[in-house]
Amino acid sequence: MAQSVRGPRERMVFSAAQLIRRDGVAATGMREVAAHAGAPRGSLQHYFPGGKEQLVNEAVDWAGRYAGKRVARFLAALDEPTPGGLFAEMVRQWTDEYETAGFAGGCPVAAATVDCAESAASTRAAAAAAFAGWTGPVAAALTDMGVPEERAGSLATLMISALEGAILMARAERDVRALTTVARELGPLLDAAVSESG
Amino acid sequence: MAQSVRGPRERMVFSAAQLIRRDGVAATGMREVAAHAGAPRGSLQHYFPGGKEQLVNEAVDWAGRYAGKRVARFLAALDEPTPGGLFAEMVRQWTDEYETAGFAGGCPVAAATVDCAESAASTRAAAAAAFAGWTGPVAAALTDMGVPEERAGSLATLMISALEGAILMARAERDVRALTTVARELGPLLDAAVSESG
DNA sequence: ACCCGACTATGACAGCGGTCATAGTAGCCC
DNA sequence: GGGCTACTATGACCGCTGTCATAGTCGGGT
Repeated sequence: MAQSVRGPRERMVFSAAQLIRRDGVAATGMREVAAHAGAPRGSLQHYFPGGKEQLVNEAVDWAGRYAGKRVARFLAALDEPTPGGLFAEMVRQWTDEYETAGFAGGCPVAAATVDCAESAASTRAAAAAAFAGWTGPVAAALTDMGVPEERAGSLATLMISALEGAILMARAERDVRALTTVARELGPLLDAAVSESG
Repeated sequence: MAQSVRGPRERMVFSAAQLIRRDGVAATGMREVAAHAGAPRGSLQHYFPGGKEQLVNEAVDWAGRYAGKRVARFLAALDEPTPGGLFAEMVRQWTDEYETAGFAGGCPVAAATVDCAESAASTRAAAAAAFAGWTGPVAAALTDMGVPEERAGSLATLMISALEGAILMARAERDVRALTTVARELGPLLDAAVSESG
């Protein structure tokens, strides 16, 4: 995922994202984040004077940028890029994790949305930005593959919605079934959006 | 939603579901649930000797059954039932709520999954059961419409995944865009599953 | 030597969480 | 009335949370 030893600040943001992924925002303590990052507790108020909300926002931010960057990697892994292939790759990242590391973690952006959408306006905005920073590259990739621009954005939203929902179901069921199902059913529809225009 | 004045026990379960929907599981206090239900605090340990976990599980359970029952109502509202029409109706329940009541609440099952999947085994199981009790009726409705049985389950999973994900995005963005997009893009695919077999 | 900024180290505080303990009330059956 | 069950009413406890306050260390500049 991330490099081994960045600065303590970055490590704390990363640790926050990891813990939020697992337990949700409310159940993740500041002290716990510091401990997990191997960072001194005193650094919390130094690097994050805005308190927990700032830390959470940066973690969500980080996650959104990470997801956006991953899209480029997925594209590179496909020798014949197709929308369905990209989606399959996005799903595979999760099935791989769940099969090798267990179902401990979900999507940190989803967790932030569930826990903070109504209680912390800035975190809600950070989650929206994270979704946007993820949908954007996906939509751009689709247009590159020949999907008409006006549909690319819609399909990107559909892909991420289906993926997020399937992550939820998979985690509840402790089974990747929902993920593989969604990839299988959505693939043809996505690929059809290319040939329609070609 | 629910009748006006059921027993205090049921009211507490219902209130728990409402509060979990809004703030997540961890941020929802027992005292808060009792107050919201207009129930005495002492009744908590009387009706829910299993503590918060039991209360949360019953709330999730209730939500799952509620969602399952809604499917029948949606079908009744359609004079010509089609998969796409059913999905549009499922989505419309959320767009209606968000447009009239604001984006305060999400899906309680999603919230329970995010907050408890790793920390409370019984709640995770309750969430899985809730998803199953929701997917089942949807799949059954699809087969009734002429969708081949082996695809009905898959498509039901896809529908609920996409809906859950779109709920997340809509709440983060405070915009029903994701919901309407998903309904529009998925409708044709769902309807095609009928004509293929007919 | 002096200072200053960046960072670390603790300790305390006030609040809230779920839960336990204990006592009280209301109704009903015998 | 006695006794039983269902339910209600409080108060206390302990652990944990985020945050603040204060003091400390360390490294460079000059």
